[in-house]
Amino acid sequence: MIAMSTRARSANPPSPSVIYPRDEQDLMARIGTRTSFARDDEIYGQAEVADLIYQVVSGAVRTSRLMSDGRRQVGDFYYQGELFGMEPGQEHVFSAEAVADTVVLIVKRSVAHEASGGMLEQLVGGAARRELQRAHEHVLILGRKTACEKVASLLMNIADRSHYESVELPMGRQDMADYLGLTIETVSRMLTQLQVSAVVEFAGLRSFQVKNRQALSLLTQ
Amino acid sequence: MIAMSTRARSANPPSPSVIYPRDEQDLMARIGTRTSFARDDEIYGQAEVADLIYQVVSGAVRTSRLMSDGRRQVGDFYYQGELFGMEPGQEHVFSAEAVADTVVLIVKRSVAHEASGGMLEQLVGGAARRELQRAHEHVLILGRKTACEKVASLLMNIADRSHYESVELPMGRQDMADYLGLTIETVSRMLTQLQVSAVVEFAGLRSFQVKNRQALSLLTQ
DNA sequence: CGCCCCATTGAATAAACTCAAGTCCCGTGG
DNA sequence: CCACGGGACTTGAGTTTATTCAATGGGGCG
Repeated sequence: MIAMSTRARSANPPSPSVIYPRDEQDLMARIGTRTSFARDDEIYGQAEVADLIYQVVSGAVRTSRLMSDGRRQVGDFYYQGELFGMEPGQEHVFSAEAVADTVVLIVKRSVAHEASGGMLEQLVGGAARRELQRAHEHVLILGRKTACEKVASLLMNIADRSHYESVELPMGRQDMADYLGLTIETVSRMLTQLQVSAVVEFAGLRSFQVKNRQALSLLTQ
Repeated sequence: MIAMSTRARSANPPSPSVIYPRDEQDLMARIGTRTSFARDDEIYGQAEVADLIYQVVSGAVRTSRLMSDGRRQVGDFYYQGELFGMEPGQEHVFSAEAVADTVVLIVKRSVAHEASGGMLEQLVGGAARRELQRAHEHVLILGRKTACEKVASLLMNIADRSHYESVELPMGRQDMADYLGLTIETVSRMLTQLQVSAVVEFAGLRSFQVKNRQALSLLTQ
């Protein structure tokens, strides 16, 4: 289950402390346990007790939910520096897996409560609020956007987090499809369409550049 | 904007304190301001500052979000006893309107903080967690369910809250459609289909009975 | 270099949407 | 109490969008 990490990668990108408050970084790094997961490893499972808090150090994570007949819905993607695993109930409704080789900091909620003097509670609270905001955005994407707008929204979202011209897509097409409520083929067609219309340009399957930001923004509605 | 309430209605159903902790009821009732809204009245608007907490006394409320071209997504419905209006950001992303004639208790967050001695924070925290849970459920409904399953899920959800055989549908077909990411015609067709297959039975447009709970449950996946 | 997996492309199908007409519920007024 | 009118809902036919199924293409790792 637990695999070797590609920790070397974390040397290149700018320090995540640029985006997230220093405290958050420090606290999790100080009291958290570093663990590595290989591509598609499960980090936690559906119906597991939700007592741990996680932070992505490198790589990316998806949460997902499986229906009895195999249909899958991806809840969200988590990137470098982001907290995940805080679910409202006692048990996880979603499972979490590593999208790519990933390193994660893990903190036991009950333990951390004392060790952090309540500071962790604040971090978790903030992350939970962001969580709700993103879920609401996701609802809009799923409920009222066309396939093209859905794909554009996801690309825009990822591009907005990137500090580089060239944007890395950590997830494969199936993950994108399951996040957007589409099939893999439709995602592929829309990506082609966006590239043909010179909105984005792909250099390989998992790396693209935004060529026309305004057009992309319009497509996200 | 502010209309007379149908307060008489509140004589019939069992006291909401059956479902919600007495404290919650008491606190909101003690420090809240009672306000009535007519059908389709706006309770708060998109981009308004989110400093107020609301509780439904009678009637029902929907939160919704409008896209620039008029497409609408309903975020959720709130029924008797439920809290709403707690959004993560400073400003509301959704607006809230009365689905039917509705009475609401309103509490100013900043004021309530002192008046309740922190108790309100707990209530809001709990409600926010439920909020996230429901948003996650909504994501699954929107992303991976068929039209029939979507409608079945909504009916089941509403039926589960009801204490009676006969279930009241507070919202119209358009609201259901905008919640489920469907058109009004598709909702109508699915309702007909569910009725023809003897899963539910409608007595008028806004009232139904579950005739085959197991079948309905299966359809919700 | 070659193989395998993932992604793309194409054609046919199915699901949900659009547009249009008809029906029913319900409140209003006679 | 019943007739009436209007808005909400239902139904139908044709269209669009996204899916399904199948075949082809290409990138990256051994």
